[in-house]
Order: sequence, then structure tokens, then C-alpha cells
Amino acid sequence: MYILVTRTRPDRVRLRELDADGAPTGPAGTGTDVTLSDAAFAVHARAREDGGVRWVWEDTAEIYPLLLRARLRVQRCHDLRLCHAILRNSALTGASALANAPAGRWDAPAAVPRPETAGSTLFDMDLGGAAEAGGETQDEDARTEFLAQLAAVAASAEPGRLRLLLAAESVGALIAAEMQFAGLPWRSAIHDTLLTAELGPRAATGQRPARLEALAVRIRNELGDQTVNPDSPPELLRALNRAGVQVTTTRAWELEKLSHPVIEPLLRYKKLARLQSANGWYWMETWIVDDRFHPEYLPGGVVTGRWATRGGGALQLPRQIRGAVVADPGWRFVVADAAQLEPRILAALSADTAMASAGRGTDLYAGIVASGVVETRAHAKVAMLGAMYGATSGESGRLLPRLARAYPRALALTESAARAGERGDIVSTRLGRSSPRPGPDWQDEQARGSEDGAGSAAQRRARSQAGDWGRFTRNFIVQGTAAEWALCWMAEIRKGLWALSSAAAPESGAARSAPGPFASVPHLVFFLHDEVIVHTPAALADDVARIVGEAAATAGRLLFGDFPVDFPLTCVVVDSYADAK
DNA sequence: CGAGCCCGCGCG
DNA sequence: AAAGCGCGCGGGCTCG
Repeated sequence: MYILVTRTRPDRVRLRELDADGAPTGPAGTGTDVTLSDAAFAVHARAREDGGVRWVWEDTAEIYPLLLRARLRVQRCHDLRLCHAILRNSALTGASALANAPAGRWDAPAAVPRPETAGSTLFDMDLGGAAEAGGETQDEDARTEFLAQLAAVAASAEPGRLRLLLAAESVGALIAAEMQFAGLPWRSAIHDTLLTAELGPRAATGQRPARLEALAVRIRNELGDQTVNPDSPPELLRALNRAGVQVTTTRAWELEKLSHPVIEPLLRYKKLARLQSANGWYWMETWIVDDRFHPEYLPGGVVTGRWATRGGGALQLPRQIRGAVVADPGWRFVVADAAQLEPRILAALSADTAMASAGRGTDLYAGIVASGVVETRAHAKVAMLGAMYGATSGESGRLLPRLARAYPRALALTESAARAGERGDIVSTRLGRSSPRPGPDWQDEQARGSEDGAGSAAQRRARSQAGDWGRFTRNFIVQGTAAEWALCWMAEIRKGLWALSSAAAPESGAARSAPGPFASVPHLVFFLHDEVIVHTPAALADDVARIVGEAAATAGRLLFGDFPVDFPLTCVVVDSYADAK
């Protein structure tokens, strides 16, 4: 059973019940087709949720927060915009009407950024002009799109994989909205203490904190230049050269190799200046509200299927400040990350049983060493990364032939993905997300490079671009399939937590935490590619850890069936994120 | 003065 | 050019 939700006016939604084929189950004006205020929507949705419905809507991030604010979470949805993007590009649906239609509004990026607070936005105003008639059109347009998606999946060569992918993408959108809503516990007082210890007390706007200013003074003295601004790479480079430091960039890893009295204070300055500008007091005041960090997650924000984020730099929380991430009193964190996820994904994708067994019951890189392929874990790691990223030189390049001898199937798969990209072809993940085609500039460059009279410069450019795209497609199949595994993992975690909180409900003995539907139940609060954090009442932490581990195994089976590959986790129960590895 | 680029660096 | 993939963000800087 589906319920299609569309916005008819800024403060109204229409709900239409659809059967399994997407056909309306009753005429307008009956209980199966109603138009409601936002407030009434939440009440109505709560009643319908128990019936095992799947909500179908254009954009989870636009609609779902309405329900979350009313303390309602839903089990299942179908996000039309995200699913359209997958089906539009998938090699599995290339013959569908959906994939061959001209670009339309379903190909546009998500509507305007969604503020947490209700209010008028550009998006609202656009719709406002359409009034009731617009609502009608909007609704039929959404239903038509839904039908096209169902048809594209049904006619594809792998409907099962695509259904799983669309369900995983959609539940990911639910999770993203829930995590943004709940927020990551973040103690401003601790953050402030960490900053003060590193930088000195907070200074007035435009001033450097004491420790940073002292380092700037030392740098100027060592360089014999009282005006150089260490925040300006060009100025710094000129000053370094004048002081006799032979360097062509100001990157820290280049400077590290040199011995000169300015290097030590300069490297410390760079580290602290980064902390101050990226995650300093200004960041804290902008992004931490009521001791919670609420980044906006963008499911499907990366073409590989990884999530992106917007605002606050949630993809790059430095280890330096993870001590500020502390569970509420009576609560704990379960922090888990998938060990060597991408190489394990590659082993399973390529059905390379030798590589899979190297990772069975152990660290995969250690297993590669134990198999005698290379001498050290560091070598195993750099060689694997080289295989997945397309290294050609250096240590990684030198080790690749040994990897290829030991794991021919895995390496053949990455090579063929690279060759496809170099030709301008597309590649696909396990569940059927396909890479984009290279743009017109790329095609032009290739054409110029292979013309009869092409000069060597043109040939070199074409080869270089082809190589770039080949490294992208080489990595796409692994990164993209790993992203699918992570979505399935999170979906299973969510399902397990839901069951756990129903079983343990209503009172697990923990104090209420955040407002909303997660006030007293374990819930996901952070996700980063292959890592999750669950915030849970302390008494349930061990159950949560078990659920997270079982979910990893289930995700592996969902993607790879019986293929014998392990997805072990490092999983810890902690009070502070800083204590997790 | 803002838009958009590059540089550099944090994360996986 | 860190040897190779994917991101977001802030500061400096140039251009219009």
C-alpha cells in the first residue's frame, strides 16, 4: 500500500492512497484522497503508519520534518527525486521511457535549502501562485512519475537489485532527516575548553588568540620579515624563499621535510590556524544549538551514491575536537566503523575468493601479509589503495603486480572498470547505480587527440584526461558499492533499533534526551561513509552494539548473497567520541 | 563590493 | 605531482 503525498499549497498536503500498481484506490473526497493542513497531516499519518504503508513523496527533506516535529517517525518511504536520479542514469533501465524522456523537473536538483523553522521560502512562493489547480497538477505529475519509476524497475534486467537500491536510498533519506533533526550531542563548554587550551583565550573578532599570535611573531622573526602574513600562501612562499628556504609550495607535508628554524613554529601555526578557522568559536556559535550539531545531510549528493553534507563541515570533524562529542547523562555512544570496507567490497564484487578469505576473521591487510603477498601491513594497505584508486608509480605502483598475481579476479575487475572509463563508457555498482558519462569537453578533447594530424600536446592532454576518467570509473564501482552496503547497514540498524525500543518501551529507565520521537530511544546521530554513531540509553548499549554487528552481516548478504565475505566492525561503547579509536 | 578561482587541509 | 578516488570549507586573491 502506497500513500502519495504532495504539497498543494504552502500549508496544505494532499494524500492519495494508491494500490500496488500505483492506481488510486478511491475517488477524490473519500478517505483515500484527502487534502489536509500540515498539522492535520501529522495526525492522519500517525493513524496510517501502523498499516504498513510506504509513503511516496517528492523530497523527504521537505516533508518528513513536518512529521518529526510532531514526534512521528515512519518506517518506509519512496523518495521520488532520489529514485528518479538513479533510474535516469542506470544502465539497467537504459531502455525505459523514464531514461529516454527529455529532462524535466524531476531532473532538477532539490528545492531550496530547507530551514528548520517554518516560513515562507522561494519554493513556497512559487507554488503559491499555482493555487488549488496547481496542487491537482502537481499530484498527477507525481503519480505519473511514480508509475514511470515502477515500470522502469519492472522492465529492467535486475528488478530485485534496483528495488533494493531504491528502498535503501529512500530509507537513507529518512535517516538523514532524522539525524539532522536529532543532532549530534556536542558540549559547547568542552569545545571552548579545548580551543582555549590550544589557542589561548578567545580574542576579539579579527584578532588572533594569544598562542596563535605568538607563533606569528616567531615566524616573522625567523624569516626576518615583520610584515609577512602566514595565512597568505603567496606571501609566505616569497618570504621563505628570501630567507633561503628552497621550497615551491607551502604545504605542510613539503615543509616537514626541511630543517630551518622557521619550520617548527610555522607547522604549529598552520595546525592551530586551521583549528581556529574551521572549527573555532565562530563555528561553534554558528552550528551548535542547544548542545547539538545539526548538519544537513544530502543523500545521493555524490554521484557514487555517497552522501554529501551542507553546512558545518560534517564530513571533516577533526580528531582534535571530538572530545566535545559527549553522550547525555545516562546515555552512551555506540561508535562503529566497517574495517577495510572498500577492499572487502572489491573482493565480493569480483567474487575473488582468495581476497575474501584473506579477510576472514582478521584484519584484511594482515591477512594479505599472512598469505605472503607482501611483507608488511603498510605495504598491503598502500597496494590495495593503489589498485582501487589507480596508482601508477611510487611504492604502490611497484607493489601492484604482486597483488595482481595473488588476486587476479579483483585486479581484473578494477582494470576493466578503468578501461571502460578511458573509452568514455559507463560502469555500474552492484545494485545498479551507474556512473555519469564524461562531459562534452572530455569528448571534444578525445576527438582532438585522435585526429590524424593531432600534435603531441593534444595527444598527451587526451591521454591524461582519459586516464583521469578511468581512475574515476575504477573507483566508482568500489566506492559506489561500498555506499550501497553502508545504506543497507544503516537501514538494518534503524530497523533493529526500532524493534529494540518497541520491546524495551516505554521506559528504559533513561532520562529523556532530545525532543522529538527519539527522546528516550536509541537512535543514529552520525554517519560518515563507513562509520556510524548511535546515541542510546546506557542500559541498552550492549543490545545496540549487537544490532549494529548483525546489521553489517545482513547488509553483506543483501548485496552479495552467499558469497563468503566478512564485514567485521570495530565497535565500541563510549561516553565521548574522542575515546573511539 | 560580490562572484568565483586557487590553495591548503580536514575527513573517509 | 604526496602516488591514486571522493568530498566541504575558509582564506587570499583576481576580476568585473
